[in-house]
Amino acid sequence: MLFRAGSAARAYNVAKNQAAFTEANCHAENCAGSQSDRKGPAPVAMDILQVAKRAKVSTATVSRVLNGFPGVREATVARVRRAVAEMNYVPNPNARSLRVGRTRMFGLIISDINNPFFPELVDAFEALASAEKIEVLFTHTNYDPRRLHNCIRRMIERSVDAIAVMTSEVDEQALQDATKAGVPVVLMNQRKLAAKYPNVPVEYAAGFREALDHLLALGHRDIGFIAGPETLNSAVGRKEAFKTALRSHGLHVRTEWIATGDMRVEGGRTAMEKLLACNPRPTAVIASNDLMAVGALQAAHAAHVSVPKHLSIIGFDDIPIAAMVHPPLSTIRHPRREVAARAFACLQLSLQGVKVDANPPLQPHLVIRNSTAPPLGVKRARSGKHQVTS
Amino acid sequence: MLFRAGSAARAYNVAKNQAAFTEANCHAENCAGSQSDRKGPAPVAMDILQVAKRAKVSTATVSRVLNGFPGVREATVARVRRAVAEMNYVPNPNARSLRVGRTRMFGLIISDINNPFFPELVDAFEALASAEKIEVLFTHTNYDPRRLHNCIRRMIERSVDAIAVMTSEVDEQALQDATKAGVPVVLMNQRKLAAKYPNVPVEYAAGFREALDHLLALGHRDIGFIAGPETLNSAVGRKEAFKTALRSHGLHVRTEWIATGDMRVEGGRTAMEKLLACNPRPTAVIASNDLMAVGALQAAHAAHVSVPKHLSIIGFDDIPIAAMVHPPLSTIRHPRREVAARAFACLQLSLQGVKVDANPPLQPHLVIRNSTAPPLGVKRARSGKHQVTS
DNA sequence: AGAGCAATTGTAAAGGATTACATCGCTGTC
DNA sequence: GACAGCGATGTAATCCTTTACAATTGCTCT
Repeated sequence: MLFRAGSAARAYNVAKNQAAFTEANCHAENCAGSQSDRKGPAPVAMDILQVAKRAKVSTATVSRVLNGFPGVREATVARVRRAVAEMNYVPNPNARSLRVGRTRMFGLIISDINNPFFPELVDAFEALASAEKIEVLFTHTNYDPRRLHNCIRRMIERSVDAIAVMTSEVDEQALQDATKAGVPVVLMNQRKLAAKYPNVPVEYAAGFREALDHLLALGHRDIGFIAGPETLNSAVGRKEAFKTALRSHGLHVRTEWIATGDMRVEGGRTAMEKLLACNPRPTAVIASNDLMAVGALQAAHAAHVSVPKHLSIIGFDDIPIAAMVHPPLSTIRHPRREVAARAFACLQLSLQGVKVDANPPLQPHLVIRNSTAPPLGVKRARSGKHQVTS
Repeated sequence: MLFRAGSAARAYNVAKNQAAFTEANCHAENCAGSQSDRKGPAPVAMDILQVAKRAKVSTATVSRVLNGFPGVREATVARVRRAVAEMNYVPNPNARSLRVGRTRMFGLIISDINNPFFPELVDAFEALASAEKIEVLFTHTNYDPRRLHNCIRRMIERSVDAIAVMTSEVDEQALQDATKAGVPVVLMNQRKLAAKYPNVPVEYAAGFREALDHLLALGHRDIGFIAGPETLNSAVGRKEAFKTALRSHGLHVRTEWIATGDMRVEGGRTAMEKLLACNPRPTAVIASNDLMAVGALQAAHAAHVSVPKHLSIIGFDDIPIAAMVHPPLSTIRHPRREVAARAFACLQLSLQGVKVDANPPLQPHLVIRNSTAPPLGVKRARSGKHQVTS
């Protein structure tokens, strides 16, 4: 037998990959032997043709039955069904996709799976897909908008039917690849691109309004904020929403009570240290995400400021951790399950040639736990002018 | 034009799906029109044939270049490469998989993506796959071993090349489907099935040994344990490992100091309440996972038992939350990134016809944070006989 | 009974890549 | 100068479904 170019290349790959595996205690077997083992003794491939033969019909009829086309006689359907069951035949998805041009796979791109914000979103998306017998291919950009390019390209190469880009930052360039390939896309909360691409908006302001209602009802007037970096547009959006809510409640914005963190625990801690150093101090602080709220909690604790007795803290997102820290964190819940559902629905519509232009925004809601309480004593609103503007 | 059966069926599906979408503000367009829009004005499909023509070679040569087969003249390679780039051609993965029989997709099945234990594992697995240009299809069983069946079947239907079953509970029946279909599988820490299937074991005992070393060094002798339910074999394994470690350090097992929880925060809290009610109390408690350790922390706090001053607590897993609670939790880190890497490597080997029988077990290690300290005062070992057995 | 028509079923052509095998030029040797 | 041998490339079969179109069947109606 000739040693052919093809086999040579394959052999090379095998060797390379084996070398990569160093730790396990393993041994190579006769490669050809074990391969034929895996294929089994099956002399005939398990075709639609085999099924057809068994049911004594043509492949076309089998296909029709399997795809639920009307116009096949009852009795024939039954015969085919039985043959399929007996041989437990599953159609080859590649052949099918090749012919039909659809894969029944959706891409899901998130920023970072280690960010506790995302699992619920992924979970919700996957549940919906699963119900529709759609498979989910997923990756993350690790917050790098440039990596989005790669992610999208990979998905297009796999010819997914549609892509949900659920990252906080989006590089428009990357989206064009998808458009060029004719793959529908949906974004999460990207107002700037909403005109060009379907988008699922979240109205941060609604959440902050509820949070402020709650704090004001408790008697707070001096409210600080822990913002995220200006480079993240979700963070900017949240800060603006906070300010707007503040004003619409007739309080004015004190810039010294706005500290900035990195959206992580560490950043929340240092931001809170700054706020604690203010004189006068705010009596309540809202953080633009829960991780920073947790950091804030730690800083307060370190400074022997008791939460919620001396200071109220509200987070944003309602990640699982929020309920686990001490005290359990009151927080504005980001409706990410609903976001996932909307995104999924959008994609399905896009695939049907329906154009989705204006999604009504989803509303975050306050979840009250134990990190909020009335301010100490009878605290006069020292600074807030308290004029009711709106 | 005849109204054919096929189109009728499709129309039905479209209608059904549209009805499912209720909330978004959307309007249907001329369906046929928008579909042809999506396909674009492209009169010729973007084949390998087009590339071949452009490069003035045959499709075979293009394929050879693309797959890095040796024996193509330098100049030809360049010409093909250029043509590919100019037309930015990407091969159709379905056609390729159809022909080759491999999809370069791995399945990854976990218990629950909302469980903070898993994201890192998924992340690690995905990173490795991505580096090998393998795509990951993933789903979760939601702790229901019966759902594993469905998960595996779905993956087989998608003809993934291999499946990593990273759930704590495994239904052997389900695995047989994979075996029957010739799809390699790898399990996580399933000793019982290790003989039949490749398995990545984790040696819990090593972690507990380190934890006990640490506690003993601090002066603790009275050590309690929060176990998981007997129905979970990972929980049973951890309890056994704890007992073994205790004995090998010459301490004896006091059953009243072993409480059982549900592996969640709530269960940890109630378990700890029981331990706190003991007289005498243990001076240190190890929980079989971090979530229960967090619950334990809460219970201690509620009972005004200060951690680590009055009580030391050690968790297991090292989920992100462990570092965020107060005090930051000392915990035994489950090497899940390494597990993912091992699993991935195993699958690749299996695909190459290499049989992996005995994977050396991975070792968890103690991560010391702030939930452990010496016991209060000069605490005599009231109960532990302290005979050095081993 | 036979025409006409609808309901079923069959035949065979895509769909896009990989690859066994054939072919074509060369070079080097006898 | 013929031919073996080798390197580079081309031809065409193949992977498995779906589906347009053709063919057949079965029924109704006159």
